[in-house]
Amino acid sequence: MSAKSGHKTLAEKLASCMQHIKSVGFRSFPDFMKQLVIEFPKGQGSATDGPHQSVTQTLRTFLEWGSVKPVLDGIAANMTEKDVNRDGLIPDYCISPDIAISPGIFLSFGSYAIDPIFFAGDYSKELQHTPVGHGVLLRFALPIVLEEIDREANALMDKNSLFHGARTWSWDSLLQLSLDSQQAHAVKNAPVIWSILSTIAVNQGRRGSMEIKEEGRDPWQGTVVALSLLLYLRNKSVALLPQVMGVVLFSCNTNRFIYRLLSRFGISVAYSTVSNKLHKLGASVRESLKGLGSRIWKKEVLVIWIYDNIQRNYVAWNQSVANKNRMHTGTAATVLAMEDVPEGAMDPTELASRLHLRSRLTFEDLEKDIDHEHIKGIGEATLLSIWVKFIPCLKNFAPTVQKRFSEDLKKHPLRLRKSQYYPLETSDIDESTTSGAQAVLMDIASQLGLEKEDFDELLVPVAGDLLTVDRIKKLKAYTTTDVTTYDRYSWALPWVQLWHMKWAVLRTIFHAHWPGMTGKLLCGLQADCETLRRKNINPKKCDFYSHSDFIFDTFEALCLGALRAVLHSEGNTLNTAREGQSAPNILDELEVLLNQNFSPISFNHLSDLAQKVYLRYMTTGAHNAALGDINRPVEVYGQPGSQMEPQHEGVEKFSWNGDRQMANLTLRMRDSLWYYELCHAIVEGDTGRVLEIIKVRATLMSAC
DNA sequence: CCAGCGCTTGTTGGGACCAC
DNA sequence: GTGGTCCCAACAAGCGCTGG
Repeated sequence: MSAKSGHKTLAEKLASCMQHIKSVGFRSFPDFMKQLVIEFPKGQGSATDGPHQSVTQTLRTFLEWGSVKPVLDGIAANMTEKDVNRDGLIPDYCISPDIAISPGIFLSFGSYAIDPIFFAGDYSKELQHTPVGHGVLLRFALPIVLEEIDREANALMDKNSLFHGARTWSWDSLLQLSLDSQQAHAVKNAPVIWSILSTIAVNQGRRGSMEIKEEGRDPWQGTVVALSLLLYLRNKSVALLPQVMGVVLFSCNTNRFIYRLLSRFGISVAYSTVSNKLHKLGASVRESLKGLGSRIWKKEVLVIWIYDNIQRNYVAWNQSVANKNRMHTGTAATVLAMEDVPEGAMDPTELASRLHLRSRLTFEDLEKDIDHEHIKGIGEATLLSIWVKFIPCLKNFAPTVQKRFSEDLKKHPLRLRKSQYYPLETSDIDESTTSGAQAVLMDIASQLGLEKEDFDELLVPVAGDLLTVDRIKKLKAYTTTDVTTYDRYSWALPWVQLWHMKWAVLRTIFHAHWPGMTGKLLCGLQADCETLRRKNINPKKCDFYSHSDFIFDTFEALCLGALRAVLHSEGNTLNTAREGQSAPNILDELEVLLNQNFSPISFNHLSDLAQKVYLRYMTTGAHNAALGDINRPVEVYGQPGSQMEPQHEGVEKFSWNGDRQMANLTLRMRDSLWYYELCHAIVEGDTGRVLEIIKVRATLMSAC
C-alpha cells in the first residue's frame, strides 16, 4: 500500500481489498479464504517451490504486519483457563458441567495436519502450540459463528416465531404445528443454525439425489424436531412441539415415568403441565361451543351433527368372577359446518310442505330418476381405468381415462377445501337405544347452549351409522304428536354417513354373492376367497377394510378376465396349448394380445372393447341374457332355451339351458361396479357421482 | 423488579384389590 | 374385617425462569 492509502477510510480499504480479490479470479471471499488456508498449502509439493515460497513469504509478512495476530491475541486474552484446557475452541457452556473432558480432546491435530511452512521463521515460535491452517480459520471463525447462532436462536425465540408455544392453549394453536412451515421459518430466519443441523442429519450419500421419500426417516423433519428440542431447552416458552408431543403422549395413556424421561430431554412438557392445560382447554372449548351455538341459532352457520358410539375395554387388573374386563360404551359427537348451501335449502317449512309427497313415490319414479347413460359411461370408464392400471402397454392412456372421470362424467365435484369441524365432549350415553338417541341429541344441544325454542326455525342433518339413523327415525315416529318442535324432533334429518353407506353396500354384496349351501366352493365370492387364500374374511361379520379390499381385488381381476374373454371371442388367441408350456399369466397374455394383434391399440378401439365388456358382463340385461339367451354351438349344446320371463321365476322350463353361474357372475360384477364407483367417487370428491350410485342403490335397499 | 408460569415434589383422598 | 398396596386424580407449596 502506498502512502496515499493512509487517507483511505477503513471501509474504502476493505472495499479495495475485496475488489482485488475478485479481480484476480476468486468467486467470493470465503472461496479466497478456503484457497488460502486450506487448498493452497495442501495442494503444493514443497515449501521450496518458487511461487509457493513467494506466497508463503507474503503471507508471513502479512501475518507479521499484524492483521491476524491481534485477532488471535484477542481470542487468547478472552479465554479463561478452562477454555484453554478445552483447546480454546469449545466454549465452556457447551458441555454439561458434570462432564469431565480431558484437555486437548477437541481438535487435537496430528503433526501431519499442520503445514510445515508455518513453522519457518520466528513467527512459528509464537504459534508453536496453536494449530494453524485449518485451525486458524476455525479459531477465527468459530466465535463469529457462535455469535451468529446466538443471534439466530434469539430470533427463533421471538413470540411470533412458529416454534413459540401458545400462552393459553387452544386447539387452533396446537393444530397449527406444521413441521414444513417450521422448516421454512427456520431456513428463512436462522440459515446458519439450519445448515449446521441439517448437515449433521442429511447423509453425504443422500445429498446428490434429493428424491422425496414418503415414509421412513426424514432428516429434514428430524432436524426441525431437533431444533425445536434445542430451542425448548434454551427457553421453555418456545414449546410448541413439546406441548403437542405432551398431548400425543397423553392421548396414548403414557406412563408418568416416560413423561419425566422425555421432558428432561425437552421432547415433551411435564405431565402436570399437559394435564393442567388440557383442563383449561376443555373449559375454553366449552365456551367456544356456546359461541358456535349462538351462530347456529342465528343461522349464520349451517351445521351437521355427527355422532357415533365409542367403545373402550377396561382391563381388570386381577380377573375374578366378580371383576372382569368391562366394555365401556360412550358417544363421541362432532359438529361440522356445511359449505356452499343454496339459499333456502334448509327451510323447515318447505320440508314440511313436501313431506306428504313421499308417500306417492313409486318404484318407477325412482327408476326414472336414474341417469342410465351416466351409469353406462361410468361402467366403461371404470373398465378402462382398471385395464390401464394393470396392463403395461396401456399406461399412456392413463391421463385420458382420468379425464373421462374428471370431465366427461363429472356431476358435482366439490371444490378443494378444509372443512370446519368442532369436536364435542364425549359422553357416557349408550346411543344404541331410542332413548339413548334422545339423550345424545339433548346432550349435543346443551353443549352448544341451544334452548328448545331455538329449534323452531332449524333443520339439522344428524349423521351417523345405520343404527343411529334407525333410532332417530323411531324417535321421530314416537314423538310425532308432541307439542314443541324440539320434542317432535322434526328438526332432525337422519342421514347415513357415506362411509357407513359404503359398508352397508359392501355387506349386501357379501349377502348376495356368498352362496350358502350348494356350490359354495365352485362359484361366487367364497370360491374366490379360497382361491386367493384370503384370511380374515367373514361374510357374517364383514369387517370393512379386509372385505372392501377383497371386493376390489376380485372385481379388478374379473374385469381383466372379461377383457380376455371378449378378445378370445373375437378370435384373438394365443397358442398356449403347446406341450410343456404353462398357460401365460393373464397380464402377459393381455399385453401380447393387445400389442401384437392391434399394434398398437387405439384408445377408440379400447373404448369399444370397454363398451362391449360392459354390455356383456355388467348389466341387468346381460344377466337376463345369461339366463337363457346364450350363443353356444347348437350341435354341441342343443337348442338354447328361451329367455326367462318374470312369471317363470324359480320355475325353470324343462328345456332351459341358460348359464346360472354366468348370470350370477354378471350380477356380482354389476354390484361390485357400483361399489367400486361409490368408493372412487367419494375419494375423488364428486358428490354428484356418489348421488348417482345412491339413486341406483335406493331402488334396491333402504340404507341409501 | 416482580407477577405469573411451568415444573417438581409432596400430600390427600378415593377406589379396587389382596393377604392375613 | 383390617391394613397394606397400587393406581389415579387433584391440589398446594416452593423454586427458578421469563417477560413486561
